Amino acid sequence: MTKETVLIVEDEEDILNLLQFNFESAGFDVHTSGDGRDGLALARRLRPDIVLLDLMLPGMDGFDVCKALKRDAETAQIPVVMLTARGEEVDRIVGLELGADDYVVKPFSFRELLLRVRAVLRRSTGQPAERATMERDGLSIDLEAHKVFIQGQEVGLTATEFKLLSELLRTSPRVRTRDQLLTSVWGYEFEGYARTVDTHVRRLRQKLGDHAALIETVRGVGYRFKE
Amino acid sequence: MTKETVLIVEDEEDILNLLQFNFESAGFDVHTSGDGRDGLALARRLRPDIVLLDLMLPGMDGFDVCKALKRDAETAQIPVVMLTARGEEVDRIVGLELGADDYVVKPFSFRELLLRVRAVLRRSTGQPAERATMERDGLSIDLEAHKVFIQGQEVGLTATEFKLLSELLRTSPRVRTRDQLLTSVWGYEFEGYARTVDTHVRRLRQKLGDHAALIETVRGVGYRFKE
DNA sequence: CGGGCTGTGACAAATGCGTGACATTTCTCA
DNA sequence: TGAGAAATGTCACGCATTTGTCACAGCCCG
Repeated sequence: MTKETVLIVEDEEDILNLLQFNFESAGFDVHTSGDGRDGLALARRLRPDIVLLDLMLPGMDGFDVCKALKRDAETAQIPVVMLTARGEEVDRIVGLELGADDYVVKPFSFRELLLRVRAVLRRSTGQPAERATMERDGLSIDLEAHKVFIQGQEVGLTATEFKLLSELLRTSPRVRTRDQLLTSVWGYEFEGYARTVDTHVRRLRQKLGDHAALIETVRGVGYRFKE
Repeated sequence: MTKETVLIVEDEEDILNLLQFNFESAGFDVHTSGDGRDGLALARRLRPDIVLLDLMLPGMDGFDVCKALKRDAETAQIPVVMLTARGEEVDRIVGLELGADDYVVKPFSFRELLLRVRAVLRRSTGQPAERATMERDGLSIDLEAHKVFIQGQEVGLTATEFKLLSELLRTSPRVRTRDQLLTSVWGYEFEGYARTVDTHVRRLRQKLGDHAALIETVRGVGYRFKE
């Protein structure tokens, strides 16, 4: 999965820096501009996945930048989130007239902005709408419902067991070392005993019953899900 | 297929022009009015396929226009989509008091409006009497009337409980994390305690009585509505 | 046969969830 | 408008489950 690109057009340096830092932390590829005209040019050249646009800008205000983006068929589908200063009349302007996809009123929490940006991106990229499930040898796992079935019979797994199984199944039939599993299932921060994995594999096998052998031990290396 | 007719009643010229332009681009036959009383008369004469109605209007406000349309058997079946300012009266607008078929909160993107209009048209041309309802295991929920029934017996839910239940039902049988529920039920701005969700789930379960088990707890993950 | 690995049982600590209680906000109706 | 009721969001507590660790047993392979 490749990073998503966000273009931030905002003239207040403090805010710009803050946004840049936070979006980078959140895993975005960030480009910035402090000027309307420049921002518009940048948007046309970069074709970012989303544009954050301040309303008050030198050069050309956010209002016009947005209209310009939406008028041009090449950039019309790039979602725009407006950063506005005032609450009231802005309600009217943003969105409809401008064609912006969402807006946030200053002062806003970064958390809220991020949630909105993600929602807009999810909408614009269109959902796969496909139910994420995996199946092998009578064992099926429904990632969205968080359920596991053996021969159609539901098996109750704990959260950790579920993640471990999904991970092994996802990467099947590659071998995963204990350390790799610790990182992908438990997270980077986890600093524990590597053999904790063994315990969970054991519990998983117990619950899998007849199908316990689906999780294979690779001596001296780690575990893998049977091909 | 002949063009569908839309009547837009809105007093702000900028917005009206924009809507007119966009709906025409989208292939509609557009009529407009900037006044409530006039709009009502136009609706009676034209019998459009759908009416977009601003809430605040000179002459006669959108509330009354809508009520008048719905009271008259001749026009009662014409679907109405309300354009509202940000507010909480929304619950009353749809279904119950006004009989509007949907609403959009300003500011909205044209894209969103168009989606809703199309959805409403699809509904109204298919089964005029059809309502947006969902049903499972003796629990049925009427989204338009904002009512929930268990074995035909109405259950009184609060606004939050209703939204929570709809959300879980809508996404059933996917698991929703507390955070996801917070954003979809409480909104982006909500920055509270994630376990507030628990409390509402509890209250919901209480009211669901025998059917409490329909809302399943997925330990370590969140909640889901039973499949 | 022996040294490293892995499986196993037991257990204490940590975690997650349901619950009751309560303060605050919002709604309702006189 | 104001009093009372309802709804909402937070919190602390207690219980059951889950989780991580360890010691030891058993096994595989050289």
